[in-house]
Amino acid sequence: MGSNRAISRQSLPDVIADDLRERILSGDLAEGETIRQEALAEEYDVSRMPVREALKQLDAEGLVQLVNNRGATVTEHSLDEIAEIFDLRILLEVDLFRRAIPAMTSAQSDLCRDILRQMEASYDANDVSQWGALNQRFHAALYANAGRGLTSELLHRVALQSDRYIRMHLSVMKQREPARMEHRELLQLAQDGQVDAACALLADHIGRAKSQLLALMAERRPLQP
Amino acid sequence: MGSNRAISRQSLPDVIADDLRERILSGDLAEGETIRQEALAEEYDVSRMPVREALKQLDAEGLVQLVNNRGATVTEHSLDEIAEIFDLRILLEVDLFRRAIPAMTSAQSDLCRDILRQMEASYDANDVSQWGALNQRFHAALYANAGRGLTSELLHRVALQSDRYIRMHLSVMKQREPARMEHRELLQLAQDGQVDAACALLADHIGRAKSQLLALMAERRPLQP
DNA sequence: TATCTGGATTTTGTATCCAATATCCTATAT
DNA sequence: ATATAGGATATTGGATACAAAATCCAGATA
Repeated sequence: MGSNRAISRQSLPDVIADDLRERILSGDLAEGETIRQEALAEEYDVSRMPVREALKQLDAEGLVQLVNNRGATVTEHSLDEIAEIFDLRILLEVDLFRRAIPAMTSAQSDLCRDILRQMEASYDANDVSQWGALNQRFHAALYANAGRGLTSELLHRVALQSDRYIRMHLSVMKQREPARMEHRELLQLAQDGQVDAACALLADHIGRAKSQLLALMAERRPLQP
Repeated sequence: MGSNRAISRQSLPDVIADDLRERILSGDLAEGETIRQEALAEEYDVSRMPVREALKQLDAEGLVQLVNNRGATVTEHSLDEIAEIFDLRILLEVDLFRRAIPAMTSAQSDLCRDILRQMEASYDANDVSQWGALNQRFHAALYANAGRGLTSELLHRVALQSDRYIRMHLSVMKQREPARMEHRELLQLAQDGQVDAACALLADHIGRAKSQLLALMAERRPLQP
């Protein structure tokens, strides 16, 4: 794993969980797919034990479903549940945003702008996995000043799920120009302290992504699973 | 555990996690206390393995904190974080309530009323552990028709944390008459389809519990940990 | 032919063992 | 006397081995 100057490197289950998470979010492991502990253990060249702990972790995050003596499957959501995920994002993000705006510093908004630049670059390059991470960082930066650790953590989990479905369809969602404009506008409104307008735009912004995505998925799977 | 007619009984880690959860919520395991795997394994007369998985589970639920080679400690929250927990409850519960009210049936409200009766009984008997479970059931029943599984699950976790602190001080919170009235009133407003009034009352209701609790805790630990 | 039954195989769950890391205590040097 | 270094002890992390459960498949029976 190269130079490990870090005093305490992360544990094996964490490394495995991180990798599996990425594989699920990227679609490498498809919805509903069953996961065999033994196979993963062999693949990572470890025993089944750390794999089990990693799966338990992902189960708690809602990315896999762990059934008693039957192993793990990649979680799959109905269209209704996907809609719910986005509604949850609106609920949590608007609350965070509303609290963060009054405390916003110029250093903060500079950071946001910088991340935004990278996001657009990765977007243009169709680098989907990069985009996911940057998107998370953008939001984290936007809400950092809210001083709401628990809410942020909750949002992080919810956003993980939504990212998964966004990334599945990101290459098809070609109407990205309006989204780009909205990002900039969000930042500007926040910087100007226009709380209500900023929050309304944020809700619209997420709501739009939701309906776009749902429309795409509805035509892909016409019958609800 | 008595007759186990259920086709598949829950796994050992689940049983242990359930018991540990109850011990944490009841205060039997205090905030900040370190948990020794070996000791627990001996106590439950199992190997350390299922204990580890149980701890991982509770870590995901936010009840214990798992540090790399240093084991587990019971999570402790600052007063700010406890306030945040209640704010999250307001956010999530009001959203659920608003969606549930229009779909409410009379069978539903009968069930709520019944649970409420039991809650008051356990309250009068100072049976705190009973009260916790019943409180959860009351809320679950109240929001059942919202048809929002993911939101409910999220709320469940948040409510677990708030219950923990409520139960710690339930015996001291003697002003229970207004709370009792509010519960009844909530149900009535919901039954009458008065969405806005019901939601406003719910927010007030939770907000009141929050400030009562925070006042109690503030005098117990004057300096923020 | 369809369905049920009973073992063979696969897969998961738990225990035991060994290794790695952290904590604590003692001895030593300044 | 205090601070630091080194080792003894305790505790967690991971691998192997064994037990229990579920799945699969063949054969028997209706």
